Amino acid sequence: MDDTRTRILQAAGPVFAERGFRAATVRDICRRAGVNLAAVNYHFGDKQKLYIETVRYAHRLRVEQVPLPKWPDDAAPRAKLALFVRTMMSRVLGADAQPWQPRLLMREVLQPTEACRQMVHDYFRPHDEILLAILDEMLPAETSPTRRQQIAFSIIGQCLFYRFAGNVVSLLVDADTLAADYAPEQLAEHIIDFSLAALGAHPPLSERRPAPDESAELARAAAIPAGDETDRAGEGIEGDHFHD
Amino acid sequence: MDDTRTRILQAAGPVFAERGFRAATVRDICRRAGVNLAAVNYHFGDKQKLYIETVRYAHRLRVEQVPLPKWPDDAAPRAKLALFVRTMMSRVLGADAQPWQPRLLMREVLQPTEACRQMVHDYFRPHDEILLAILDEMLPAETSPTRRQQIAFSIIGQCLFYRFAGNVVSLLVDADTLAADYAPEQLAEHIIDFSLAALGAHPPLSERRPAPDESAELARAAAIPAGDETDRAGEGIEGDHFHD
DNA sequence: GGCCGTTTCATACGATTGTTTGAAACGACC
DNA sequence: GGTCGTTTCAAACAATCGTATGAAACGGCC
Repeated sequence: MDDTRTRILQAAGPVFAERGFRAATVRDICRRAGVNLAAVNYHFGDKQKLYIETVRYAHRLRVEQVPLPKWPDDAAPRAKLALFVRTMMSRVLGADAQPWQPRLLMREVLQPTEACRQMVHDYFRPHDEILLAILDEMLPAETSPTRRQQIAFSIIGQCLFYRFAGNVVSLLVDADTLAADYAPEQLAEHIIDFSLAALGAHPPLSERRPAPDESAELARAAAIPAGDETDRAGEGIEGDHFHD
Repeated sequence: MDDTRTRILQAAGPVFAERGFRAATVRDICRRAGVNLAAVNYHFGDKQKLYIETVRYAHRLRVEQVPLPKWPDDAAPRAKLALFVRTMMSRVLGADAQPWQPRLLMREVLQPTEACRQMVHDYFRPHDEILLAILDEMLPAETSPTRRQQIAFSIIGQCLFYRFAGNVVSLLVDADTLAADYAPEQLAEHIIDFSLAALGAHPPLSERRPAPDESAELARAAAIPAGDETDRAGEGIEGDHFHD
């Protein structure tokens, strides 16, 4: 519905994501939303509360758009891990998202405000524990909790890299390669392969022969339900994701 | 003669790093530097030129303080990779640095400024190529350039994660563990271990017996000279910033 | 129509911002 | 001591910000 409140939220998202809290102005937000200047204070109290609500709004949209798929409990751990990484990459870089949504959330990760603590509690911690549970199935019982957690961070870090440093990536990789080989799904497959190799579930990268591509096989075996494993190789990253 | 000029630069670093360009105020910078308000405009022209100079200053200090160590050409690739990762972690999180330096540079990575893309080119590309050269020695000849580059990004991504998402890490990990197991050097050893396992130079993590810690042995063999095992494990969230 | 709670509007206020200004202080040289 | 270019200083400027205010418009309900 084009309620004034949601119109403001939708207009505030890109502004906060692009300029940050301080540099964003309520005048700009209200102008884009087509509402009066005083509407922000009327509906949200003040600018800070609007910001918090906007972060929540972005987060809610993001999780709704790319839910973590349910997998059978007896699925192979490597398949669960693959699904986890694909979902994460889709959330972080996915082409189906308005680019301001992950941008705003990343801004929160980099400089947490009160809105972030709740996100950590409601969102990051449960997902972290899902990942840790998957790793539990793949690691020896002697593996210390710290080590498990750092392995989880190694996997998550690979994913977030392309969001955080995406601008640098697009400067280091030539445009053609970027368009051909850096679609979110392709990056996900690489991260899955790299991580499973570290875990011993894939052969190490130093022993690969060019022929068999296990990750592709795995992708077919446990693809995300909706047809998103389509051939979008040519689409790449252009436009929103790696540019300001 | 440049006394006030460098005093301003040193004061501007933390302010820009903490609050970002827009939210930082020249009044705050001048107050911390103990100079008159008009000094910024006199010595730098305007706020934006001061920011650019501050980024350059931070980058110069950072590279001087933690140079990439020279290794013998015939060193084992795994040892070179370990040195590379340790240097990177030291630059990114190192205790010997003023924390504002990497923070400011990370801010640039996230949102490159017009005049600072050159820094990205002069700084990141050479280091990326050093890493690629190391990987060349460890990977089969058939490995495609794209694959090599993405492997490099997987390694770099693990390092940068703790800088970008450090605040969330400190919310996910309890304080005691953070202090005990998350020093930059320890994180570096984990990343080295994880990456070498993926590359096949270490046994996979799923086959570890608790006893022998190869990475520690490797650390002793080629450690970074200065022993900086100081106490800054993880800076928490210092209050809710609603600056930028 | 008359009433009332809710929402929108134009406008104004106080605070803070980057930048400017003109005078004062300084230092070297004659 | 006097002069000149350089640097510092307190004060002010114009612009912009978040927020507050009181009136106008709206929409049910009697």
